[in-house]
Amino acid sequence: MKDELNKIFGDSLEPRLIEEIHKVGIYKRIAAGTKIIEIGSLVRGVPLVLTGAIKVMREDNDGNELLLYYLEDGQACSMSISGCFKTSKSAVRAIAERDTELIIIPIDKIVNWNITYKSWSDFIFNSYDARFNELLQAIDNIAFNNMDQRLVEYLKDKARINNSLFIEQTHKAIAYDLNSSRVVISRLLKKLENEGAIELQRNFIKIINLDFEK
DNA sequence: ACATTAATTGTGT
DNA sequence: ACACAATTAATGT
Repeated sequence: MKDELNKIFGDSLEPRLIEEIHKVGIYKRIAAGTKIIEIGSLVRGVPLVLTGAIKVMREDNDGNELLLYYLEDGQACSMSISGCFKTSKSAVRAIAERDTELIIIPIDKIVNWNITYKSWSDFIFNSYDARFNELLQAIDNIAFNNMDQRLVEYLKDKARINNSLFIEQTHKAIAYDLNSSRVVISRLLKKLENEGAIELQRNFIKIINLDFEK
């Protein structure tokens, strides 16, 4: 456990702080597909991702979902950070994309450590910055890219996150993540298959080559 | 092994 | 976007 912390955060956090994280952090193991936090629910701490990946998404008034970004190992959720400083309700939903190990830092420590540990405030600031940039990327993607490009990005992300060229996902589920319709996704996927970029089978997609530039 | 059903995917309008 | 066809997987008999 402590070795794991050192391996993942050893470069960015000072030893004394790691010691303390080890002491007060609550270790959790979460199975893929499990909901971690719901929109509107109370933020009770800042989760640090040790291994695995978490999918963060937003929902509109009609219940349409939209994938924002993934949290990977060594990262912290900025939503929960802001939750500790200001409002305590989550504006996003988070679901474990893979089996995930994380450690939750209790809410009262966050602010304290900011004063006590330089490396902690750096870490928090960097996390915030990284998440912000990911959000900008997501916005660019939605605003300026067509659905076919968004789909390619989605497949690439998915492959990277899961470390596999095989994506187990129905067209319907993809459409949900991209806030599109199943038919559109099916057609675009078919087109990609015809272009030789992917291979389609029921319930999963095999990626051949998505790195073509148009 | 076969029939039935449900879910997923494909296609035309 | 909608409707329907085709295909595949799951389940019961």
